[in-house]
Amino acid sequence: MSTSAQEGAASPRRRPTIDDVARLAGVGRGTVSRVINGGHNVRPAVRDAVNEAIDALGYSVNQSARNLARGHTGSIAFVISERQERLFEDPNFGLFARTFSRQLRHSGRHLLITSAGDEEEEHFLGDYLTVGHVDGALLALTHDEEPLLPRLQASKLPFVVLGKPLGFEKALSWVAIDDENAAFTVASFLAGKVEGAIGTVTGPLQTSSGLERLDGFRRALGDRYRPDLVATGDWSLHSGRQGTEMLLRNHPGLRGLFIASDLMAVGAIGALRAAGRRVPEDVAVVGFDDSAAATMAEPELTTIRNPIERLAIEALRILDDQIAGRVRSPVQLVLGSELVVRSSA
Amino acid sequence: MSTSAQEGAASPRRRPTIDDVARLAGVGRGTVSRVINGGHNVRPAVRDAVNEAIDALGYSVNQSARNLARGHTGSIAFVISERQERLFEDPNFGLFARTFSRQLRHSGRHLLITSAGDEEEEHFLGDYLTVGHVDGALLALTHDEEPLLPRLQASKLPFVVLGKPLGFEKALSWVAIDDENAAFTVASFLAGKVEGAIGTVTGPLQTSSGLERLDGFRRALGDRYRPDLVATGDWSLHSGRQGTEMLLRNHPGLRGLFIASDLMAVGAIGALRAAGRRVPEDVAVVGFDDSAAATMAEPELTTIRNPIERLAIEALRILDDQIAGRVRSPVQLVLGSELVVRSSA
DNA sequence: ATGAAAGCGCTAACAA
DNA sequence: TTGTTAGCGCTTTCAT
Repeated sequence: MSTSAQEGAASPRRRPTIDDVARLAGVGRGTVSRVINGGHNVRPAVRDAVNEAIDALGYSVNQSARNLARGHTGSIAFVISERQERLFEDPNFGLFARTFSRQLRHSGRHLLITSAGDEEEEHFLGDYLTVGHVDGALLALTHDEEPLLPRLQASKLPFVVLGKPLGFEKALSWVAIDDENAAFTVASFLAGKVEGAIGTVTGPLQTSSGLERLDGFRRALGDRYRPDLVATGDWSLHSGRQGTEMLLRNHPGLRGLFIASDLMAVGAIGALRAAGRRVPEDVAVVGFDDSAAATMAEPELTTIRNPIERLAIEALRILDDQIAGRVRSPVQLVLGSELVVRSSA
Repeated sequence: MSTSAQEGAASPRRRPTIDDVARLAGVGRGTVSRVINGGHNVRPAVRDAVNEAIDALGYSVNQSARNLARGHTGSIAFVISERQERLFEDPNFGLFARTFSRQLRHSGRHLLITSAGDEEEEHFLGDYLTVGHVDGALLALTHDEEPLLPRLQASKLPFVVLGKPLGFEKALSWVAIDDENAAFTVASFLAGKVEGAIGTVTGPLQTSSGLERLDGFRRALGDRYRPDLVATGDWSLHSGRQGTEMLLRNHPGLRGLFIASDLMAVGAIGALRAAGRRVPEDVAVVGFDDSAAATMAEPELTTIRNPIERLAIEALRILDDQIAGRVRSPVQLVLGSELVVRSSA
């Protein structure tokens, strides 16, 4: 390989270029380009010669040069704007990431996962995205205050938001589940199961999901809804435990619990058990998400299953429409979820 | 399609280039370049004029062009070669990612997280990495069979492995904790606490960590070590539960348990409780990792805390040495861990 | 089917 | 301090 030094052709330890290949194969530069891009309209014999030269030189394309010439990069960013700790905690992120990767691979593109832990990082990330590193972005946002959104909106980078972006519902493209309806469904199921008081531990109330799941719960309970049986959580297992402890303190006679996420539900069950309550005999519990936690819990959780993969696929489709310029105006899509009945309620 | 001809200044809908800025500001192209790269050696007045033109045009640099001209990209990849599900499960990944991001930001560089779920994706990822998208890579590997390693080794991409790469210990640069010693420490602590039989649920035995933690356990127990009190796990909560159930079936009189990860320890405690054992009164339990699970468990886990952040920082330092060409030969680094005593043992 | 040549937008060396 | 110029390595017409 590096023997090439001596030869009249290549230079010391420089990465071989398309010209080196062309020279070695005795063809023009354009022909090499054709070969590495599918090999169409190239005589088989010539193609083989070129490929030989490529192997001999250990040539691989310079992506920067290709990007520059083509005007795009073939990479899509999956942006997780998550405050610190919880970066890798949300079970849906993994599924989103996997689905995106798989879909993109079909078209020879790559997924880049990026995250922003704080304001400064978010700004830095904005630079990255708007400067042409990627052709488009998929955004998973988790807090309301989103400096990234206006920033990206001002840039011309195509992007789609995962989840309803509060305050930007009309202006941006996004895909989301119908949180309100799903919560209504599972809470109704719970209300039909138990007679007594039913409480809830919500998600963060500054998020669209947190808010709407509470709305759905309230609608399902109707006049059985009691504001004093609402505890606010933050999706974490810990907050599920704490919220439940509080509820239990205030209302020892509690009979049912709608917990806005499975992870929090695991915490809730822990609190229930510590307080000597049996699930579901004394207190019935339902969760939300059908994440891995749902089947690891004891008893297994009755919960809501979301169409994450379909959401991912649709988001990508919308993004590609934007990238290709097929659509100019924002597109929104809401998908329904399904009830999964197990043994916790 | 350079319709740019018409207007004296800007053109229809093309992204403005450095030339547009130069023209509008009435300076040379080089001056604009200087301004956007720190503004050194440029008269303040001129700098302001250029910045004004930049704002007026909404100019931002074309990263591909810059990469091509500079010969590097300013991006580092964090490669998580994780088989499917567990992608976002390992609590350390988040901390690694955050630490890398933060460190890189100090030097104006970006972290790209990429993952490979299966063989095909791993190959595809190899393309990505070796083709000049990034200046270097940090690899978190989780299985032994690693086609990526030889592939990257053959390319000239600088990279550092997180964790000891079995079979490549001498050939590659890597950083890792001293699993054997750490396991010895915590298992010794456990052995000093309880009198009776002590068992273990290990990690996967094809991984260096799984293996060495078992070695450390064995060394700590000495002749109290019993091969029939060893269950093999796979780091998952579920496997911790299963392994413990098995151990309990075979040896109801079990008094202590060394569980090779906190997450598995949570499963183990669940199994113990289901079997009517109290922790630590009946069975003392120690974990490993000091992850979030350690303090969420009831009782809180006595465990081992690993210097993840230092590991990350050192890995990056080694990588940068390689990128800069300051070192040519592989570098290895092993860091010690510390015992954290809580209430599970 | 193939070679030649014109960019893609930027950096950096070189003059001035 | 500043403008000019020569690449960076590839894709893509445009002839042939």
